[in-house]
Amino acid sequence: MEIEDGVVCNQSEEEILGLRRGPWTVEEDVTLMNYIAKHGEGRWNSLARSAGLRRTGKSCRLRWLNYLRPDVRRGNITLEEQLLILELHSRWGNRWSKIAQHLPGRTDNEIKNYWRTRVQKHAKQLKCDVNSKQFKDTMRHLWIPRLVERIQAATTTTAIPNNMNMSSDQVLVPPPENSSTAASSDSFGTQISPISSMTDYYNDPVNNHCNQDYDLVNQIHYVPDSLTSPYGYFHGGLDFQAMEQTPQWFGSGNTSDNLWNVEDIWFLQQQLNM
DNA sequence: AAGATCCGCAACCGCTCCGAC
DNA sequence: GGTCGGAGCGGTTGCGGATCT
Repeated sequence: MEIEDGVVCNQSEEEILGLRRGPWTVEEDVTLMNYIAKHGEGRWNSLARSAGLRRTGKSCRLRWLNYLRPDVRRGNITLEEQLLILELHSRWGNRWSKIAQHLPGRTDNEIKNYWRTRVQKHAKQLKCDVNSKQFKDTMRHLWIPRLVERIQAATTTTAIPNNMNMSSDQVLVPPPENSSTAASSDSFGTQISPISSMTDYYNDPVNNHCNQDYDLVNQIHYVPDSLTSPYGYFHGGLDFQAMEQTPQWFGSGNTSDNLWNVEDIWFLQQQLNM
């Protein structure tokens, strides 16, 4: 409720202007996608008006960037992505858009949500602040190495069929025009996995790189999507059901939750109490 | 079976930055 | 230099589905 010049107003400015809020309808999505396909993106306020959408430019921009854009990835955050997020967050803090730039197809909103719902949950379990040195040390010395272990185990034991097809009910809004961006599955067996070098680095018992500032950001530029994550399979067309049966991608449940077990939490609490 | 609670995520909000005028 | 509008960012909210009691 807003008060203007002593007069109580129950309507927001947007409502007065006849602007809609809340969840987007299919019709609005289609309108926005068609308009952008014809005229391109940008100038969001005028775009919203020209397209006949009763939405703010901000709302259109957000809907496009976080949901409708053809290259938006949907689905669980992979182990590799979790690793990157942890590493990049330890470096840059809550610079979500900057972090998102290093995770192709992921939006800042998605990463932010992941951090808040998963990572902060673990901090809460450990009864420490997510920004505390204790929690950061915990991530660096236990969580990240554990992730690396799991990635390493996954890459050495699994082959994923490359004739996967995406079933329609697993994508909320099928990207209409990006089939041309599909990664070739031919590259799967022919490229060297940077993940293995990454895991070697972390697991190197001689040099103990866990304690050093490992330049993951620079390395990640050389990561072929089709090899290190399901990303390539998304773009090549995939079968989520098949992937769900492949534990290293989606795990047997929540991938991040699985990183912790009772012993870990007990151990950490002992450390934190020291 | 039904209500309560939890959780994930889409969407919104407020603020800052930046370029055009 | 000041103002304005567009764009982008990080924080927050609220809805809906899942899970628990």
